[in-house]
Amino acid sequence: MKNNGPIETSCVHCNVRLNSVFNVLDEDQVKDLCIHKSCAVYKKGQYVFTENGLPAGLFCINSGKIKLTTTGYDGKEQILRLVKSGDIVGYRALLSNERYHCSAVTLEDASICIIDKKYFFDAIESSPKLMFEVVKKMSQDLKVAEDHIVSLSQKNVRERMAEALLFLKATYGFEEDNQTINVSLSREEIADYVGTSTESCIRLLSEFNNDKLISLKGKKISIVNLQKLIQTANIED
Amino acid sequence: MKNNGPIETSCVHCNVRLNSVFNVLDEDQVKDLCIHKSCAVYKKGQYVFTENGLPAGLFCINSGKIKLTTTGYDGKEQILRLVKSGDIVGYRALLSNERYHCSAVTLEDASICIIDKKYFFDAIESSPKLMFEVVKKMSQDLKVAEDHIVSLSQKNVRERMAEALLFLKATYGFEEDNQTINVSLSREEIADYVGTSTESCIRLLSEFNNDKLISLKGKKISIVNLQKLIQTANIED
DNA sequence: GGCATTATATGATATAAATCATATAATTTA
DNA sequence: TAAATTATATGATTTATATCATATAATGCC
Repeated sequence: MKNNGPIETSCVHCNVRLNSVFNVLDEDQVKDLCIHKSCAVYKKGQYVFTENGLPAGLFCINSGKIKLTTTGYDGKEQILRLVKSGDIVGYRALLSNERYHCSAVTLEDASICIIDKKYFFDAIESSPKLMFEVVKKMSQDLKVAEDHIVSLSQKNVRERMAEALLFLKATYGFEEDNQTINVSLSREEIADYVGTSTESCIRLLSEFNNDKLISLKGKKISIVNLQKLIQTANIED
Repeated sequence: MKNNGPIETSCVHCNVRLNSVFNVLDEDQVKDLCIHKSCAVYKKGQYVFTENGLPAGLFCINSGKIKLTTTGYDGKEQILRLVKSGDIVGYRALLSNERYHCSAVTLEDASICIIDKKYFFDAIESSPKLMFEVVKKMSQDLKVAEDHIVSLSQKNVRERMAEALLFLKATYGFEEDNQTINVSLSREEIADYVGTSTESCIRLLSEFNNDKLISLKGKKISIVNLQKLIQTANIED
């Protein structure tokens, strides 16, 4: 797939309130914000920003799904966070005035706003409410990261795999059938999140499939036996 | 060791500016802050706060070292962060209005200030500078956590062990001899940080000792060959 | 100061999971 | 649409590391 960069579009229709952190703004503030943002449409697989880059603003996902990845040792990719529509991305480097320590890549076609850096700083300085919303977001991400550390330290691959599926479900929810996880990741990407090899990931998904915990249809994973999957995610010995 | 709780003392002498985030305050602000804080002396091994507890304020480490731990699966302890004097603790739960997701335990005798919750919120609302300092702190912790995730996902225990020693050195520095890491952790605690078994931790430290990367004297670890330790911390195949 | 407890050390064994290998299925793209 | 590439699948083998076991050293305690 060729990535020629996002297609910029005008931004009149996209409702920034979609993005949870901006819920706290009033009508006028939203109007003002809209003047200082622009929208872009990304194709699946495009980079929103890249590791070591300098932040130019805050990204708000209007639609689509994003993975935040970093290049580990030996060039191996690590998925650090998974982001859904309504979320903001790139706030960490922006707030701490650092370069990005990870890249953001679209997992599907996406519509993303970028809010001008200077304007964003003005907005959070003048609106403590907004600031607290962003802080809460970072706090949440820190908690999730530290939970992941415990999991990686103490659980085996099978448990982490079950946990990852539950995490995907919690993040992206189900499709209309109420059991298919609403995201398409390659086995390699799942492995890059779980911290295992692609082969082990494939093998475990096959096993879960055979054990009727899940069912597989291409990249689509359905949770067939949630109770047993939860059990598998915990220590079972 | 019996833990009877901290000994409260008056606070006139402790300089809150020690704590990096408060460097941005001016003379009057510091004076005001001092009215709203109190100091306490903790013995080694005491809890500053505990998992699931509700934050009553912000803790500032005047002296001493702290570990933030969480109880993982099967009751196994996970060390999430290591904190030194000058740092603040307990800000995450406080800012996001949540219960603590980890406990804070002193690694040695410590003097710790607690800043009243309400006052702290007033302070960060009225001083964007202070707010940004706290945000930078959280941002840093998030980065460290995500680096740890990559390490846990992609490195083997030997590499992580070498990395952990370098991390301890980076956090607490050397003693006067310029090679002994200035912190005393049990082998089990190191294992709980690295994400390995106590036996593997002991074995690897022994190996590093035999290979003249480090030298051991009780709980004190000296880095003898920094260059080789750095090599060991990275992928070497 | 001696006894009990806990921490450190090291060997032996078992096992989870990586790696290597090969096959088939599914996508790209020419 | 065929060829090429990439993703998924699964078997065989190796290896890192946990676990179990036992010994010694260090520390806390009455």
